[in-house]
Amino acid sequence: MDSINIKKLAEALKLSTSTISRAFRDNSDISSATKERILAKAKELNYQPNHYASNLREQKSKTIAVIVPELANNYFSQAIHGIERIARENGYHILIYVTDDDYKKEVNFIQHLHNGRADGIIMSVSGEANDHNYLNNFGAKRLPLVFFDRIYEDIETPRVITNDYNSSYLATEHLIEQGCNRVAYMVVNKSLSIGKTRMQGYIDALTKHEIAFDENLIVDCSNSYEENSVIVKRALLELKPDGVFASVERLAFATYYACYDLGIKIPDDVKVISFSSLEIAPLLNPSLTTITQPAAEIGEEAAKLLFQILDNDADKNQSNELILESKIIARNSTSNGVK
Amino acid sequence: MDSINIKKLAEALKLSTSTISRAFRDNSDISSATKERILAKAKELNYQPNHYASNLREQKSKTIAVIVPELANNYFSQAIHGIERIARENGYHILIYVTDDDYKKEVNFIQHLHNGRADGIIMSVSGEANDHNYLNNFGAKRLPLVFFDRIYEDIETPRVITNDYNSSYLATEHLIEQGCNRVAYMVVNKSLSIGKTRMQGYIDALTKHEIAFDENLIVDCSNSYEENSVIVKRALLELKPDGVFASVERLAFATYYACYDLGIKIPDDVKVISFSSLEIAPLLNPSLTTITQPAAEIGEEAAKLLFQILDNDADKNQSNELILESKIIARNSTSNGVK
DNA sequence: TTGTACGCGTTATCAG
DNA sequence: CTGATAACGCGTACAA
Repeated sequence: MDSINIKKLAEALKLSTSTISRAFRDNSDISSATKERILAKAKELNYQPNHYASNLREQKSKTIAVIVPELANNYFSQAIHGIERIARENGYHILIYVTDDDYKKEVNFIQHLHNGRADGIIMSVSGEANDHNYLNNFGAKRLPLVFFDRIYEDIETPRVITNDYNSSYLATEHLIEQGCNRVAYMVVNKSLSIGKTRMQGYIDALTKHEIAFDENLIVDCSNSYEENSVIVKRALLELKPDGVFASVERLAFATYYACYDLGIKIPDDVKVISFSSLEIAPLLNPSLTTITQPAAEIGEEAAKLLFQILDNDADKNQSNELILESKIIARNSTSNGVK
Repeated sequence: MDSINIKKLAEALKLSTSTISRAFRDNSDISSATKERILAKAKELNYQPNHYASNLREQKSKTIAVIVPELANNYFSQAIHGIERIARENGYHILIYVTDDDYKKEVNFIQHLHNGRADGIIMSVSGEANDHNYLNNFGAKRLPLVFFDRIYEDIETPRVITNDYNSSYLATEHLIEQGCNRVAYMVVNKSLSIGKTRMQGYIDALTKHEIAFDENLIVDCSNSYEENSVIVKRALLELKPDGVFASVERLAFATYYACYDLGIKIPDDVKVISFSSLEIAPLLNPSLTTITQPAAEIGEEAAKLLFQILDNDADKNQSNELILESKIIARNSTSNGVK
């Protein structure tokens, strides 16, 4: 092998490996003369301390894992970007895992991360509501974990979420104020924390405004583009809603496509509001009224929370919760003014 | 420490560590009885072979690094998703690095990856056209590297790109056929491979159609949202183009926003075409004509190429090039029919 | 089929 | 300030 290691560098410099090592770490004392000599030679020979050896030695990887349900989604890519920024500042690397909303993958990822590969995990959980008690089976060995956005309520661990209930309430109220009284709620998994919380806000807003809650108006969608197309079209035709509240961005798009196809006019025939972090919502036809989550900030806060735990691993299992505010931005898709 | 390792597991089972080790690897012989016994106990005690120790031993990390200029961008998130899928199939993990188009970060990432952390790199290079010869300074130690989309032409390494020249040519021709003869070309860095290639297609199409190339119509944009807003508005007002060819998605959005603000009508006053992987291009106002790159596929192919090299590291430095086809999808932003 | 012993490349400890 | 040495957890010759 022609690869360079600490021993060869030591030989080349007629020094011991310990001295070399010291040159690369800040704590131990070393004369600045030798240190410079070492670093210079190291650069010349392209030496870097082997990461795996260091990690083995120090029992930490300086790596965190990020698990998300999907990637090609503005929300998650912005969140990851936020995480990445904070991680980089802290000298950490990040591993990415995509579950495609598959619970089995999630379990698999988590389990295989408990082998030293990562020091901590930031996760937005998959959309399948299975038994997630598996997270409790690691005992004391469980890695520090921070949830963001989509969480399991019964797992005690720090989390960063948005004020979903309140936003949903306001979003529904917004539709009502714009004259809707048959508001359909589009959801992917209404039993999952996020779908559930958001639905409650919807229901309570209806009640407050004395509109009877009609269970038929809860439209259960899937993660498949094709299936949603069918589901949404049928819902629009059969339920004849005058408002649509999409609990995730994708369902707003499905609604737009369906309306185009069916000749239903937004906002005249049906008004649409959606949770969405889409930066180009103003460019849609019509521009989309959104409940915008501070995606990047959520990622950053989740990362900060994780690093807090990593820094003083005393309070590993404390369940602090950070709630960030989403903002409703009214645009044409819910306007009832003159066009 | 209460953490479990191979030694403790061995003790618990009254076996030697080597036997345990064998149970987790396929090659060595071991009686299936003991193997099962070991795996069962391992599961019970939550034992997994320590990743760093294994890697140190085997000198490979089963990890690849993906370096991209940005994350909150449909193209890159789709590409990464493609890479992720292939990596997972091959049992590899992926590390993500975002350069924010900062050349210094890129160099830094690459250098620090050469310490065993990753077995290979997939990169779309940053937008700054600096000296990238640094990639040649690793000598034999250089990690297998695959470029995708944005490449350095003078670095010999496998790459996956799209037929940019041809697509640009056709895109420009499309605008001309729709009646444009003052087509502005919006570009972020015209000296970077991708901006350059795309510009050449633009120029050649003009020439072919006997339209004089006017250098003023090349609009040099930046990566900043605010700056672009100013630049694009000024360009629209001063140059009065009847067509805009955006070399990246972001500039098409900037053009849309600018047109809204200035009361310029798309496509009546100016037609717009753009390189873009935006899945909701049909939902824009007006729907955007795109040159759509097969982003996920590009990612997949890049990953496959890398794994080919990793599997038989003989031909590390061969420079095979894979060219995938982009597709022009005409929509309303370039239509000249009756609205 | 199973066990022993060594080394992968580092770093912390201790001695000088 | 520098050097020798042991240990991190694992996998593989080699021996039994």
